[in-house]
Amino acid sequence: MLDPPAALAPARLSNAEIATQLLSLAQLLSTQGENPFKIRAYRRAAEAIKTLPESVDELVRSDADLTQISGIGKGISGALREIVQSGSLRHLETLRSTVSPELAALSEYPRLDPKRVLRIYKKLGISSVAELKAKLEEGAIAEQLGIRMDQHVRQALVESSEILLFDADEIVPGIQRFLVATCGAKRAAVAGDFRRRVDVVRELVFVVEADDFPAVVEKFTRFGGGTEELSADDQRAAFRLSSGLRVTLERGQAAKWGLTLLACTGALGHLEKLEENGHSLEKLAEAREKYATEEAVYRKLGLQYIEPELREGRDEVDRAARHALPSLVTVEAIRGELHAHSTSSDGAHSIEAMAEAARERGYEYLGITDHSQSLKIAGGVSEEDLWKQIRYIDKLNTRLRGIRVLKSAEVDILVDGSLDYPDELLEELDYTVCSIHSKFGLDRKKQTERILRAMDNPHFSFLGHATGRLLLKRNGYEIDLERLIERAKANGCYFEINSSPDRLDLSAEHARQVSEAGIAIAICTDAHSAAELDFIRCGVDQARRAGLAPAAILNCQPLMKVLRLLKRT
DNA sequence: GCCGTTTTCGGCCCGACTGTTTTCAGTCG
Repeated sequence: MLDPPAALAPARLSNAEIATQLLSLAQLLSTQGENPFKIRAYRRAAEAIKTLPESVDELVRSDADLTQISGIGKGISGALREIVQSGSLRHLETLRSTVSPELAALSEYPRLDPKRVLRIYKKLGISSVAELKAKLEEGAIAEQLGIRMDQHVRQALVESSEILLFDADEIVPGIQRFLVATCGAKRAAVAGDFRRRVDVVRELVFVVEADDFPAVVEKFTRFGGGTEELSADDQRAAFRLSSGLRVTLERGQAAKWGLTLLACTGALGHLEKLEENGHSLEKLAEAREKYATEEAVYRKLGLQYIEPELREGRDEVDRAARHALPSLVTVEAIRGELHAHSTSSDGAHSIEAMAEAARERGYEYLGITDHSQSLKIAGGVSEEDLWKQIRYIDKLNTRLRGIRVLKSAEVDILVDGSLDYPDELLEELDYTVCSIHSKFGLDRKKQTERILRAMDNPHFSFLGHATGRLLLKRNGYEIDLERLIERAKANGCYFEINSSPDRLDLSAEHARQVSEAGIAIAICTDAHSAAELDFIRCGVDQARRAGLAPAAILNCQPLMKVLRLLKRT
């Protein structure tokens, strides 16, 4: 069937273009004092559209039911139809014509928060986005309005190509399916940072096997209703998705599949280490032998197979040559959870429900670590209530089967380094997780001394999220990890890898340092609901990148051993 | 506006603390 003449058919819109209209509407509605939940609904819908493999434009034209997409109901579905059919949204155009010229101009940059921008305009005596950009470059925004404001403007003006590994996990299967089902690839394997399980992914790399690679590349430009092609030749092609993320397709052939996969998985440092050791991948590529799997490549090189998580160019090649690589921790090796919240503070489920969820996951024990009294916002537990909780858990344990609930708390490390409960109460707990939740602004020395002092309390068991970082959102506070490691070792304290997808704190690098000092690490989810116990896989990914074996992990040990290790007094 | 239901309306974190952007917005979980 022929397409109708161009003049009669509105231009096809990419999901990115459609999502931008929803975001602009949300932004302008926010200046009109609209219901914040309505605004959030538009934003959520825009996000959903951005990561959708199918073209919204095509879905509308084929009269598909858009409300099947999570976050899209009758209202927004109607808006999407209007955008596709007419090219614009009346509600948005009306708003643009009624608001001030400054705000109307801002709606072209829907990720900018108008309230904040107007404050900047006022402070710096400017009135346009062009001037805003100029001030940003000069550093005037950071200087006069603070780094947070600078960060906001920067992130809103510049499309970010970085996403959390956790979010990448959501979109990778859709891309893979699209490559095979729609683009006609025989096989598509994800490589790069994602495969090495790096916490923040900057680019997705797929190795693609296809009879007609250029055809795959051509069809991939239709992903998400339109994906920008940045470059393409007969071996590789680069794209930018609606979400801003870069995707690279690398051509792979069955006979050399393992070799291509290895080269595309990297990291560069790992490949360089292989070269330094006289293992030229290029030579292998030219050779006649088949290298259909990575195992075959490493075998040929006389190396033990190296897990992707270890391929960072540290000592993994040397160790592989000596066949001395660690057997990395797995989710199956985890025997219990040591950091989880309940409805006693800010968790979604009761202690008993959490215990049941832990038991379902095959755990032997679950530590309930609700927030301590100072952390009001998170419903911190009063002393009196913690005493009650201790007695409650003792009773609960007499009737629970197959799981032991441990009595604990996530105890705030106060600004002076003291702990947020009196010693006689801490004494009654099986162990403690001690964390910083306030005064992030202290300098490195003060922050370190604050934690050192906390570690000197004999009831301090392990340090929760050591730097307080939130990936892509907030840098952590500064700490002197070496001094902390030294004191932890002297005092019998431990560290956690917080598995929350945007924390992953300790980082892999920090976890490596801690472990190399001979200190065991707890991999904890910090679950605030039963479902969040599954974040454990994210923490395990980090631990694997740090080269940790089960023996180095506290909660890979049986109950009695964990209790013995954690209790210092 | 979406969602889910002990279905068609009520909930969707929120609330104390902080501090220099200065008296309200940003911050913490």
